[in-house]
Parts: sequence; structure tokens; C-alpha cells
Amino acid sequence: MSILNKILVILGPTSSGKSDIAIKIAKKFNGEIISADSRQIYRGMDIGTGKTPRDKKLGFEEPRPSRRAGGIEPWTAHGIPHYMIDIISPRTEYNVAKFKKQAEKVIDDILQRRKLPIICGGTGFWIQAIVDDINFPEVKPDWRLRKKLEKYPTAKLFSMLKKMDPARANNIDSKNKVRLIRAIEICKSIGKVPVLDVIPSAAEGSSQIPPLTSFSRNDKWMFLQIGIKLSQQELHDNIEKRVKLRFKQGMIKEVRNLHQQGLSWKKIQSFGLAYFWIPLYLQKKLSFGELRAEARKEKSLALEKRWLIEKVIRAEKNYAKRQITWFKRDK
RNA sequence: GGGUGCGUCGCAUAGCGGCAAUUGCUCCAGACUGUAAAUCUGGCGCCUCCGGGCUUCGCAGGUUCGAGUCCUGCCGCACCCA
Repeated sequence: MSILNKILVILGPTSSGKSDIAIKIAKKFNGEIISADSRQIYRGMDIGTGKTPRDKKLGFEEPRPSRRAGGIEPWTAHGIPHYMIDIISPRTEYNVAKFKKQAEKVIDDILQRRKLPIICGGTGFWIQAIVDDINFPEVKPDWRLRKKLEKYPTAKLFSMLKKMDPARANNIDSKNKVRLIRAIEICKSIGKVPVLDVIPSAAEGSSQIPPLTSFSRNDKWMFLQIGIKLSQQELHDNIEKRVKLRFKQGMIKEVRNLHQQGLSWKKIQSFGLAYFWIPLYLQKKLSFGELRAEARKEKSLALEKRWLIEKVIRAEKNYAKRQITWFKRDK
């Protein structure tokens, strides 16, 4: 096996320029990119998720990626294969566990072809799943159960969990319904939530991230993680520019198309950010309550659109913030 | 010039005379075991030995044990009549 176990990870908040860096490095070091982005996996969601435009001509340089890599064909951008993009329809349920399995197959395949896997993305949890080799309990979502539990107040769910698995109840966020339901789901199936043994980060002094570079390893692989940090000012500027550009590129049309393909507004909204706000705009449900009185009088189409873009920019900034909080969390 | 209404902590809102004062948004900080662009928590007048202390609701007076809440005047804004 020897040296073929090194993986590069590039992480950072949205609009920090991860993709460009990843592509540059891939070119220089014979790499292939595994996207760790929980929204770029969906087909038909291109502008809103900021996919790097795909190369016109298909076909790969030698050696051709194996088809068996999770059955996933990469798409190429700037001549570099990108995996885990456009792999499913927005209708399909997807999650970390699936991502982990598929991505690991892809990584194996890349390593076998003696190339450098570069994991690049902003979905911290998904990256952690691979780097820390989190073993998710083999309990698939039980939709009927979830639907039932959904109706209960969180306090009740919490006391249910407490009876089933006091240990998990002890460290769970007692007000987070989503987490509570999943924990109960696991308990019903296998008794209790397995204790997670997260691999402690091998890096010294890497808690001061970002910017960070840190080494860590699990049983299979070694990782070099590079975190990208921009000043808040730069980040916010980038976000504003990017969001405005996306609207020019047809962001609204993209959402309209998704709906025409039969996706409910509600489903589209669940993807967050622009996908959350645009359906409201299209349905004329944007609330102007926050606008000043003078502005409200204007009430023009242009105003509505400006307001929409404003909302999306804000959402995007908040998102970046949550990402950064995740990246600098202490394990 | 006459009439009416309104001025509350960034914005927007609530507030039978007992209130440091409601709610939403923004903002700040944080969490994260198969939804992670999701989901969730805390803070948001100032100070604090966390018991409390201090200063607030356009401005200035007044009535009251007590006023954001009532009265008078002023300033500003909105609308209506001229």
C-alpha cells in the first residue's frame, strides 16, 4: 500500500475560493477532486450551488477513471475530474452516510490510479465523516416513525430518549427535534446510540484555525487539511458579488425549472439559501414588513427583486458564518 | 393657515398608570452521532461581588406614591381640508 494513502482536503466557507485553489493544485499534482458539498450532488441545481462550469467536451485523460468507483462518473471542469457532483436527482433522499460510502469508493479508485485525491467542499460534517472515519450506526431512516415523532413536542421526545438511552440523552441537544428523532430511531432499532469514537486530531496547535493546515490520519488514510480564511470584509464582498452574478445568470429561472419539473416549493425551499427565498418571491409571498415605510410605497417589481437579492445575500453570509463556526469547533 | 394622527433600545412593531419595557428582522457568540445551504441554543441599554445597581421610550415642564402610558407647550414626521 505504502505511499498511496495521502489525501488533500481543502475546506473553507462559501465564496472563499476553494474550488479555484483545488483545481490549481489538482493540475500541479496530478489530482482529482471529490466535492464535499451537500447541494452540488443534485442535478439541475447548478447556478445556485455554484458548480464550476463543466467542460464542453467530455472524455478524460488517461488513465480513465474506473466506472466502478461507486458507479459514479466524474464530470470534468478545467480538465480535472470532479466527483460527487450531479450524482442524483433533487427528489432523492441523500445523507452523510451515503456520501461517505460513495466518496470512499471514489477515493480508493483515485489512489489506485496513482493520483492525488483532493476533497474540496464546505460541508464540514461530510468532510469530518471521512477524515475522522465516523462509523454511522447502520440504521436507515424510518419515515413512518419520523412522521409520528414529528408531532410530539421536543420535551416529550427528550424524555422518551432519556428512558431508552440515558447516555445519549445526556449529551444531545435536548431542544433539537431533528437530532432527538434520529436518536430515538436508532434506539428503536438497535437499542442505543453507539458511542462515537472520534479520532483525536493528531495535529498540534491546529485549533487556531482558520487558516489551518493540519495532518491527521485514520486507519486507512493520511490527510493534509488546508483551511481557507478570508477577512470578513473580503468574504462578504465575494458573497455579494457572487449572489448578484448568480441572479444575472438565471438563478430565478433555475428555481422555476425545478418547480416545473414537479418539485414542490416546499421541497425546493428545504435546500436553503437562494432556494429558500426564491420560491417566496415567485409566489409573491415575500414579506415587506421589514422595509421602511418610504421604500414600501415604491412597491415595484424592481424593488421586490432587490429585496430578494438582499435576503439571499444575508442568508449566504449567515451560512458562511455557521461554516466557520463548524471549522473552528473543538472536537 | 385649519384639522387629524404619529414620534419606543440598528430597522420594524407591542405596550388597561406599577416595565428595563413585547414581538419579528438584523447583529454577536455557540452546538452539531444517517436532513448539515438543514436543524438547534444563548446574548443583544450600561455596570455588576449576579443580589442587584444605574440610565432609558422626540424635547421641556406638569398631574400622581408611581408616567412610555394622563395634561400643557415646543420640535419633527405623515395624511386630510384650504
